[in-house]
Amino acid sequence: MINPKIIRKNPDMVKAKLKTRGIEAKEIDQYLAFDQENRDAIAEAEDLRKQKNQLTGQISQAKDKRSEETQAKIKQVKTLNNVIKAADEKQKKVYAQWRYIAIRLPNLPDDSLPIGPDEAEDKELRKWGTIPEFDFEPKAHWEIGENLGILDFDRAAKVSGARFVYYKDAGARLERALYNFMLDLHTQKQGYHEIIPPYLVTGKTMFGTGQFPKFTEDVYTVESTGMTLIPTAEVPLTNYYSGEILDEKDLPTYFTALTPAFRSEAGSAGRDTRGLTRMHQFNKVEMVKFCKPEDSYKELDSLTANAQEVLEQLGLAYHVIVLSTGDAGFSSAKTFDLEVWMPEQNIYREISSCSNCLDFQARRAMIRYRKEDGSVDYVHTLNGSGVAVGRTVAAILENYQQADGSVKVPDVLVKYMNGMTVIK
RNA sequence: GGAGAGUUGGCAGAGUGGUAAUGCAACGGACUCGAAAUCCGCCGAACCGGCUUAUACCGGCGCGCAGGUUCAAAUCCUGUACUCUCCUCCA
Repeated sequence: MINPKIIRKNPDMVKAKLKTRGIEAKEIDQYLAFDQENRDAIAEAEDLRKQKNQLTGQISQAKDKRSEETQAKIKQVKTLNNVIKAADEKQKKVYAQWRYIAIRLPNLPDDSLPIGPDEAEDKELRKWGTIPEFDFEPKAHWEIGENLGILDFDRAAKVSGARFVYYKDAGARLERALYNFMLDLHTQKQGYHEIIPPYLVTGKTMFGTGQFPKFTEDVYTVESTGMTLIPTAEVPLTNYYSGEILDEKDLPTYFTALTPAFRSEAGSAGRDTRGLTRMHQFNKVEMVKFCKPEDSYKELDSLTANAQEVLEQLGLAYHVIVLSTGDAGFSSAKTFDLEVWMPEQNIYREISSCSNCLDFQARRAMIRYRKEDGSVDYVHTLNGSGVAVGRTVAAILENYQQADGSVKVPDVLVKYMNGMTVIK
C-alpha cells in the first residue's frame, strides 16, 4: 500500500507516476475525496464518543443510580448510542470505499524507471558472458531432455495435464544439484538464512505481499479450506515477520528458500507451450530481504548481484534489464530482470526478477522496526529469484549441449552430480 | 476428528460489571570520580483523528479476533483463530 500521507501531500506527483502504470487521475481524486470524508467521519464519531465517555463517567461516580439526575443521564447516553452507531456506520462505509481503491493501487515507480506501458520499454543495462557458438544446429531443451530420457512431458500430461513434467534420472539429479548449489551459495557465501516455509498460505498472507485481492486468477486456491498454493516463496518468506516490530539492530536480514511455485498461468494459453519455460509447478530458489528504508536501493543492487553470481558460476550468458513502469510488478518500485541466453530460440529469457518493494508490502503485512530513538517505522522488503530452477535446467541443457546429443555438466555442478561430467 | 485448559503492557502476573493492580526490565533524575546498590519519578512512542515545522498536548481506541447484552464489558453471552494437555488417527 502506498503511504497515504504521500498521496495527500503530493497528489499531482502521484497521479503522474501512477499514470505510467495505467491508473487514471480521477481514481486518485476519488481516493482523496474518500480519504477526507473518512477523516471527517472519524472526527465526528470520536467527538460523540467523548461526550458519551463523560456521561458514563459521571454515572459511574453517582452514589444513587436511581436519582432522577442519573436516570436522565442514562437516557441521554441511550440516545447518544444511536447517534454513535449511525456515525460509525457512515464512517465504516466511507472507509471501505477508500480502502477498496487504496489496496488496488500499485506501488509508485522509482524515478529511474523507463516510462512505458509494457516490456517494449524495458532497458538493457549490461551483458555478461559469451554466447555459445555451435558447429551444429542447437536443439531445444525439451528435445534434448526427451532424447536423453531425463524429461518426460507426455507422461506428465497424462497424469496432470499440460504444463507439467517428470524429471528422471540425471534430469532429476540435475535439478537437485542446481538447487543445492544455489542454496549453498546463498547461505554460505552471501549470508542468507535458509528457510523451508509452508507451501499453503491464507488469503491474508497473500494480501500482505500484494497478490490479493487483484490477482486471485493467477493462483490455485484450495476450495475446501480457502488456502492458496504459493505462487512464489516470496509470499511465505516476506510474511514471516508480518504483524511484528523488529529491532533496528536485526536489520538487514536475508532469507532464502527452495520451494515449488504454483501458477495457474491464466491468460497465457498458447504461450511457451513446450518445454520447461512455463509450468504450473516449478522449483525456484527465492531470496528475500528486510532492511531499513535508507538502505533498500543498495540492498537491491546486492540482491541482483547475488542472483547474477548464480548464473556466472554456472557459466550462463545473461543480460540485465530494468523493467519499465508498466512492466514492473504490482508491489515493486523497481525491478531488475536477469535474462539467460537460450540458444535454440536465439533470445534472452527471464530467469530471475529482483525487486525493491519499499514499504509497500510492509504496510500491507504490518512489518515494522523500532529505531534506536524508540520510534517505529515500516521496513523495506525486497525479493528476487536466485534463481528459477526449471528454467536453469533448460538453459544448461541448451547451452551445454554437444553434437552427439549429450550435455556437459557445468564445472561447479560436478560435485553436486556425484562426479558426473556429462549427461548422456 | 473428540474432550479440557489457556490467550492481559518488553517479560512475569492480578483482576467475575463501574472504566487495566503489582513485580522485573527499560527510561529520566538524585547519590557517586564513575559504576553497582539505594531512593524519587516515569513507563501501551501499537494504531487512528485533531493541533503542530516537530515535540508537547487533547481526544479516540486499547485485555487474541469479530459480534451481542448493558447507561457502563478484560469481566456476561455467541462465533472464531491460535497455543497447550489428553484421546483418536496418521507420514
